[in-house]
Amino acid sequence: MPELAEVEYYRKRWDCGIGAVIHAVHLHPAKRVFRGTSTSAIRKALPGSVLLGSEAQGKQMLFRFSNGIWLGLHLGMTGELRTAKPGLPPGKHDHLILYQETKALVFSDPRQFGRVRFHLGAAPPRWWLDLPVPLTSKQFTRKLMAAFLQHHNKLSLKGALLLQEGFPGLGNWMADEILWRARLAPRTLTGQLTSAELGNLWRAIRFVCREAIRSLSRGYSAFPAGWLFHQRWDRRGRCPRHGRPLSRETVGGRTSAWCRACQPARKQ
DNA sequence: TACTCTGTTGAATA
DNA sequence: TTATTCAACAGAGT
Repeated sequence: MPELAEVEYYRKRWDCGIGAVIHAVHLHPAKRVFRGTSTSAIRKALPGSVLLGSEAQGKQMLFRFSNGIWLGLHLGMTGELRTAKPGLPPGKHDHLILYQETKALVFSDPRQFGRVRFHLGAAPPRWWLDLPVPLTSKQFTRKLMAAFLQHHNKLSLKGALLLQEGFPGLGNWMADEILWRARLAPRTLTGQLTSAELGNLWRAIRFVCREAIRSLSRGYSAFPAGWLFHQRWDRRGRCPRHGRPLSRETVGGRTSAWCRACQPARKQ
């Protein structure tokens, strides 16, 4: 379920491989996760290099290796990173495995909506440098958010929150959590928001992003009680505030869960 | 068995 | 130009 917080969670799983040499690489060139990427370049470059570190930004991850090698990873909908024993035989959906002396770094993704990118150079790849401002950074101001929403003022709020160029890292459940916390209905048009509502939305984004990352860093069980998160997967889920059954409908192309009492629809 | 649903995103279409 | 729809894919659920 890789949204911003989970991406960070998975990224750290390869931390234990930092400082060690990659001595072999496993991959299948035909797999969709390598679309647009030269697998022969990966095969040629990586063996002999050392994993130096990694970063996550939104749903994107970038792994840095010695010899000016960079690997960009996106988890799509079902991707995950893990480590395994050094002799691990590749499983059906293990698309990329980096073998080290004492462990194997594994990228797997059954549905292959994820992606692997390769870059060679002293500086990070262009696409990484051009990523939008992170939601947890100082640069993500209320003003910046309001300007983005104004640019898409015909879109539902739910649809807008899913646009990665404005809200990098948000996915379906985080968007629902944010709207519930800000007491805004998913179908509200972005152009209709009052200044106070914009403030609530901005604060909810900051809060949900920070808290999700913080609690996930301690494992999935640490997710805070009282979040919509715990209810939204269940068809009979209820609003954590007062126990009303949640509404579930497609908004902005995605299944959305919200409470009609706390998040009333706008009068037209 | 057959059909529906799913945490993403980018290409095609309106 | 921007918003919506659909396909890419695989597995789980009904």
